Amino acid sequence: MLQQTRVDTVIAYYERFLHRFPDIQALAAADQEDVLKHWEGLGYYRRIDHLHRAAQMISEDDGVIPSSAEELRRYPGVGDYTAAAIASIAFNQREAAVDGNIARVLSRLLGLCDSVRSTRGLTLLRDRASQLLSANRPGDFNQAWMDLGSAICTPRSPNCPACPLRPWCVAARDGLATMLPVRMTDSDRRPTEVAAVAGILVDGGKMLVRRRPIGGLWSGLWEFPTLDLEGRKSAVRRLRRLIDQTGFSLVGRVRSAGRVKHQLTHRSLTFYVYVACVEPANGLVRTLRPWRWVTNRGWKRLAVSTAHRKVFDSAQLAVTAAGVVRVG
DNA sequence: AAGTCGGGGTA
DNA sequence: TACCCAGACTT
Repeated sequence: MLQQTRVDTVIAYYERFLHRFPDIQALAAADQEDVLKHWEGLGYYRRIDHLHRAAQMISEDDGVIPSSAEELRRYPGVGDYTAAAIASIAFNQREAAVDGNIARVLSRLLGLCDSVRSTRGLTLLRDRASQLLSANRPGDFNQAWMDLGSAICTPRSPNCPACPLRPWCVAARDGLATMLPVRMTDSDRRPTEVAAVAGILVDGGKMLVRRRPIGGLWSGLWEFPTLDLEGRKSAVRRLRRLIDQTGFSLVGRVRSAGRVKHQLTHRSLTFYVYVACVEPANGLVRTLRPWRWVTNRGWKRLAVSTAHRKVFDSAQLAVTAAGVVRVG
């Protein structure tokens, strides 16, 4: 959970997750969608699939979590940092765990010219961190450096006067603390604008949703049928075509239900939301599977991206008007 | 080595 | 707005 995610954000998820899945066996035996629902809103949804698979691997083995970084590293979702963090903190192994905080602290301490995201820079930092690592308390040592990074040696305005490492810090000595670490050139790329139509199709009081494939954006989450869009003009026409092509016929007219903006790291998304009542036409319904019809309450039980939560919230009134069953 | 994957906090 | 968060995986 902590990979690229702030501690404060994680805590509530962590508590709920461990209450529902108290040990490896419970997680391994759990249904994929049940597990995913407990990750909803955290982002980077591949992580939970990795964790789930790792739990199943361990459970099918002897059920014991390995204590060495080398063994831990073999599990899906466990990279160099996570393997070292688990080994040092949980099993007191001498492994330096270099996260984003420690990379920043060390790059300033050493006056590192390489980017902390480059292979060279990271290798250099890991070597240094290994040399500095405490022999007796590697876990506490790793965590102390992370805390130093998050509390004092912060990205924007480091509090150098309060820093216990100041006497040894190259960046503080040369007044470069705010200039380091050096940034990668591609980090200032603007996100691309993407427009899409989200169609909420209603039949018999239920809405049509489909599940996204494992891998890629919003891995395994449910959403309303969505179409990419260049300009807004063709939105309704494209949605009608989708309805036809999937074997439904439109009942009444397509109703606009607002516009939703959502920011991702690499994309700025705009959803134009429409609600339409449909009914099965003659022949087989060829919808983009896997799909499902859900009531209002059923929708709330699915694991859904924050973006499509917003889509639904935007369409609440129109959805109710279309006769979607409202329970609770 | 570069691209992709979320959502939110912060200055 | 821009940056970054207790990174990992694919191409």
